Amino acid sequence: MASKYMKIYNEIVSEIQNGNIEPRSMLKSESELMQEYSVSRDTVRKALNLLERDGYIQRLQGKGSIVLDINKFDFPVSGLTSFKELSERMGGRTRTYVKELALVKPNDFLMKHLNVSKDDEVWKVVRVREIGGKKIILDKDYFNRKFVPALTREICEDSIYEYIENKLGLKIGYAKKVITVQKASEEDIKYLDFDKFDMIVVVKNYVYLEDTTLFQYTESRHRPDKFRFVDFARRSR
Amino acid sequence: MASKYMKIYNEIVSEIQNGNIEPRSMLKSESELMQEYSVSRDTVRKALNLLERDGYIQRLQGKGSIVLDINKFDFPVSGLTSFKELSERMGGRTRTYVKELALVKPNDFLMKHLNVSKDDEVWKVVRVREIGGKKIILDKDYFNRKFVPALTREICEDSIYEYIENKLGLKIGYAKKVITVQKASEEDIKYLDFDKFDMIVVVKNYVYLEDTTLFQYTESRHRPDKFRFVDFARRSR
DNA sequence: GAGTGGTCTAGACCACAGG
DNA sequence: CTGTGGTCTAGACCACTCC
Repeated sequence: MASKYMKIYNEIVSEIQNGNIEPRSMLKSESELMQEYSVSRDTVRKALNLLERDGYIQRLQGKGSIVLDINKFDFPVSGLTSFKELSERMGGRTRTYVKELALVKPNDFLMKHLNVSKDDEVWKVVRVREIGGKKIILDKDYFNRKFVPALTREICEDSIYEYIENKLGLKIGYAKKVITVQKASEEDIKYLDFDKFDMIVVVKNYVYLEDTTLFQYTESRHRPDKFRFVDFARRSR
Repeated sequence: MASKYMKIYNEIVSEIQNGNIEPRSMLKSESELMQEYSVSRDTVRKALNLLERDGYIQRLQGKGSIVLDINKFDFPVSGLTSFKELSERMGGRTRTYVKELALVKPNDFLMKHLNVSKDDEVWKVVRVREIGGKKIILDKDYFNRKFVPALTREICEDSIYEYIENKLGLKIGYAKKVITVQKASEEDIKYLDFDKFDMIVVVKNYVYLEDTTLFQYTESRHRPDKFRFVDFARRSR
């Protein structure tokens, strides 16, 4: 988990993020990095591949690697970053209100989206996220109780992800997000500061463990004027 | 460009897409693939890494690689896929109307988003996309004339990307998308079949060449009820 | 123990950029 | 020509899963 190439990756990422490495400048060459970290070329290249995949650098044959100039608040783009990590990056001014926390029997909706049977029990968590004094996001989370035996209000107010990954030791593998725009529901209007909008941005999030079992379904409902999603894409060659 | 590992990658992708490889089944092991393609283990692993990155498989230490069960219409998710590629995947029933095609002097908006100076010239292309008989997307493209000397209506009705990559030989490196929701403009209402909506989903797309120069700025404006964006994300460990 | 994937190494040859 | 990154190889050792 702390492999050599991940150390190199992490060091370079933080150097880029805190400005020690200038955007648009040339990164050290592979051979320089080999010496600096006393590793083989392949190990350096593994780190550089990750940096390229994540949009930190662009590699140019015959030249070297350019550090890309990316708005640091847009990073990590389109990742699995949780609201807590996000709000820390935004410099606080965020609050979470737990509106609902209960074990429920799955209805058709849940059986379809969370892939559970009638006999399972499901945690339902409804939370309102406040940013800059405005209630802007309504998060509805569903977990299969098989994986998360206990949940408390305190955990939900802090970070469910942290609890799941660090305390329960579950390993998140990947997630699929689907973004759509819908008519706002009565629940949206009841819980959020809504002013004049009648539509809502819905981010459906299917989270899978490393063994590919579907583990969580979340609907994150955003006030449209405050919604912003950044994606970084590479041409796969 | 046709490296061994890309061949392996492409073959496995198409086998997954056309159903020759069952979702949720085990992929061949690395050593089997080494023999099948007569390559070294590293070459196999390069292909498998790409497959994992793109969400086709999940690799499990000590077990093997599972083929993920993904809706084939959601793929490639969050890529650089052009409207033409997309419409081919949707099975036709799409049309493109070129509403505007002109060389313009950059205004402040363009100088900011396309990173050009007052003396450059910029191609402006406005196109309406029709799907299933409804005009749903308004695409506004801007290219620096330095890179694209000539453009015709025919090219715009077909695929600008194809022209750029195949005819001009420019190499797209990466792109950054920003998705927001705004009040619909008069232009949106004029060009699109709008019914009852007053908001529009705006996808800003910044396209960069391999040498990291910003080359194109596009605003893709979608009718909210028809908008859908899928993203696949991995926990970077 | 046998088989799987994960990391790391050392060396080779190629393609490309720039003086 | 030198230095850069891109591909490919062969071999080693480790961690994990399953029987």
